[in-house]
Amino acid sequence: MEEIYTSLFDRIIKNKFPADSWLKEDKLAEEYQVSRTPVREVLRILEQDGLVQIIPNRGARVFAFTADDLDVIYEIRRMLEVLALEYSAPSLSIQSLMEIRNEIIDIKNEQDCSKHAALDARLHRYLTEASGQRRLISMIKQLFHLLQTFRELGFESEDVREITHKEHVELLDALIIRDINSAKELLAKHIRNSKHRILQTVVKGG
Amino acid sequence: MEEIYTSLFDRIIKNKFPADSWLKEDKLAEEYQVSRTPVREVLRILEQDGLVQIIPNRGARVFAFTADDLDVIYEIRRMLEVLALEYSAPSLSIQSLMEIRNEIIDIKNEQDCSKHAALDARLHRYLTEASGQRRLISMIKQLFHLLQTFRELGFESEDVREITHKEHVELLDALIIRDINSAKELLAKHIRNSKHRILQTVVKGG
DNA sequence: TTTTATCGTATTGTATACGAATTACTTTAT
DNA sequence: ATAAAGTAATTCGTATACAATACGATAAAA
Repeated sequence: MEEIYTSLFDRIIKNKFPADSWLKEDKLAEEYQVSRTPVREVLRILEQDGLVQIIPNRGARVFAFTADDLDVIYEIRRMLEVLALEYSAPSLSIQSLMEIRNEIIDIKNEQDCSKHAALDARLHRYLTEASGQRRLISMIKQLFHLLQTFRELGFESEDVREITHKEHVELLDALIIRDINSAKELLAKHIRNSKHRILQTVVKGG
Repeated sequence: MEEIYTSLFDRIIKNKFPADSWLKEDKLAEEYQVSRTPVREVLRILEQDGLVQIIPNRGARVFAFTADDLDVIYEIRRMLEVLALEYSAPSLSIQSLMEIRNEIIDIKNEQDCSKHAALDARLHRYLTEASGQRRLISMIKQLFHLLQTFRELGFESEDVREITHKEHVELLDALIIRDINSAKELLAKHIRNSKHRILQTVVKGG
């Protein structure tokens, strides 16, 4: 089931289905060699991801990702992460921050872009989860999940890796000296810049 | 199925289940006189609402609403609605704004608090939906849905109705003269005030 | 020609049955 | 008495069958 979900998620995000096409439970069940039951469940989850729209007694229509959607989701992510930082700031440990900072400096010249993406994810996850706000955390996680493909795409560019590196270090430095207001602004700028970079990549690439 | 969802949603929101208790599919199916199939679907949706936590092969644990959750959700709602206003501001029609403004003034002394809640919902819905951003709209809708019970509770107080009325009119006036920055600030304040009023009510009420 | 009614087909919604996973209990050996 | 292992009971996950619903085609009436 997890496999079906991952597969369909990927196919929709990458626009492998014609826009507004219908996903038939029967057809998918046959394709994945399972019964309709797990397919139905996956479709319900995809609906919550905003990737399909389920119309009762009609079925699931794919709800393709537009550049506009990407823009909004990044804006939402920016706001929510800044909010999370507000909650988490008091409990961030200098030690953890320094640890991440060192690792970021260590991989500066690493070519494998998945390592960069992973470390980026780890930093954002730490800042978010330290807030201790379950509902905020799960919302941000979901946005992150939606953006994952695009984020990985971004890290393929050397320039992007370099700028991101600089922004991360600045952010961590502000946090380490407990300058929360600067940190919030730096985080907001970082995410907004990421959005612009991604949008450029996407427009260029497809 | 809709009925089962509404019922369970209500029961969880209103803390009718012991904290951390397990919802058994069998038991619920019997209780609602249906098979496990629709119950399962409802549980998955409730999970996305953040009202239960589904652990594979274990079941669904109720995930009670805390005051902390209420606080965070209101903060998120505030940010998202302000973001929506940013998008919608250019396309808000003076006519619609005036229409809502008149209705708000009309029901100023109405005692039926459901009328106030409905009009409040209509104003927020208009400002949100005019943004034209599907994903933003659906997220805000879901938050609104989660908060509905508490919002209705708030309108039972005459004082709350009066302050809300004042805040609504101020907000609409700013929008009508196209002072978007003031409007954004007024909207943010309005939602933040609502949060405080609700939290007081909830703490007072139990 | 346009509209309406009806039937057939395609597709989803629900019930039921069975298999798999997990938990709780009991037995047994140390 | 305690810990380990095995077994029974509970509960979820999936498959399958049937019922309900929506849509389109065809035919009849205006």
